[in-house]
Amino acid sequence: MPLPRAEGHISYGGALRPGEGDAIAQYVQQGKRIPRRGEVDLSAERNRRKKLNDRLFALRPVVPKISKMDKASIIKDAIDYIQELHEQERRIQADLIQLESGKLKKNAVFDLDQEIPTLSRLKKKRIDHSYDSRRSTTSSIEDLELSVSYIGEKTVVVSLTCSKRT
Amino acid sequence: MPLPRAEGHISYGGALRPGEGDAIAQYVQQGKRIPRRGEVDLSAERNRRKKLNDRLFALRPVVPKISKMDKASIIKDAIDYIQELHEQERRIQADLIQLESGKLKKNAVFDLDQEIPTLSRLKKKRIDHSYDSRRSTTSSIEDLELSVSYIGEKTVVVSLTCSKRT
DNA sequence: TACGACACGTGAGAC
DNA sequence: TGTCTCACGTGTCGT
Repeated sequence: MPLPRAEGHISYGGALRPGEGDAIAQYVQQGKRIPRRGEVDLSAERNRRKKLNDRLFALRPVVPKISKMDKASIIKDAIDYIQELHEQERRIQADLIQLESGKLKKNAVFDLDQEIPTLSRLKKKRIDHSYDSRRSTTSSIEDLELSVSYIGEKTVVVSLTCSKRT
Repeated sequence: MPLPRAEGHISYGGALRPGEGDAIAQYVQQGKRIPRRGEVDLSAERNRRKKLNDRLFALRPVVPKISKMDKASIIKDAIDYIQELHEQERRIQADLIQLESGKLKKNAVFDLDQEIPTLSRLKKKRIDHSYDSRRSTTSSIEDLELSVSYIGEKTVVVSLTCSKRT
C-alpha cells in the first residue's frame, strides 16, 4: 500500500506543484535491502517522475497563453501556440515574397505591427495598465524580458526571464 | 520507442495482477458497484491518463525535431523548439526595424529567406530603465492575495490572484 | 457528498 | 545481469 504521503501536499496556486522531491523517508530503511523481485526501482521511478514534471513545468513559461494549470492543458496550450506560430510564419513568408517582388516596403512593416492584436484576439481584456507600472526591482537586472502574462479566470501568470540568475 | 503500449485496453483482464485483483473484481461486477471507501475512480483516472497521453502524443507532430520518443524528451524538444522560434522572432523584428529605417533592403530579405521566420508574440515588453517605483495602477487591485513563486532553471513564475478582475 | 487532479508504489516489458 | 520507461490502481487533497 501506498505509504504515508510525502508532505503536506500544499497546492501551488492551483495544481502541478514543482517537485515534491523529498517524499517520505524513502530509503530510511537501512542500507541496502534485499532486492526482492523486480522492485529495486522506487527511487529511480520517483526521479523519473520528477524529471517529467520539471519538463512540463518548464514548458509553461515559454507558452504565453495558459488557460489552465492542468498538465493536459499546458500541453494543449503549447500545441495551440506552436500551431499559431506556424500560421504566422506562413503569413510572414507570404508577405516577404510579396515584398520582394513588389515594392511595398512600409506596408509590410505596418502589417506586422498590426498583426499583434489580431493574434491575441480571443476574449482577453487589456491589462496594459496593470504592467504599465514599473517596478523598481533594485536594478541589476539587465537584459530582462518580462511578461507574457495571461489572465485566466482569476489568475495571472507573470513570467520573467533574465540572463543571469535572480 | 515503446510509447504505444497496450493503451486502448478496455477490458480489465489485462491488468489483473495476482496480488491485488480484488478491487478490480469489485469493479467488474457490473451494474452499480459498491462505493466502498474512496475508490470510485479507476475509470476516471484511466480516462485522465489517456487524455494526457493523447495530448502528449499530439505534441509530437508539431515539433519538427524529435530526439527521442520519451515523454520527457518530447516535452523537452517542444521547449527547445519554442525558444528557437522566439529567437527567430527576435531577429526578424530586428531586421524589420532595420529595414524600415532605410538601409539594407535586399540583404534583410535574403536573410529572412534563410531562416524559418516567425512573428511577434503577443505580449512582450522590455524594461529599459526602472524608475518610478511607485505603482501607478489606477485600478483598484484590492484584496490581492497571494504570490506563489517558483524558480526553475532560469525562470521564475510569479502567480498572484485577486478577487476582482483587472 | 462526489468529482477532478495529482503523486505514489509496483509489475511488466524493452534494451 | 541491470536500467529505463511505461501503465496501472489507489490514497489524498481541494473544490
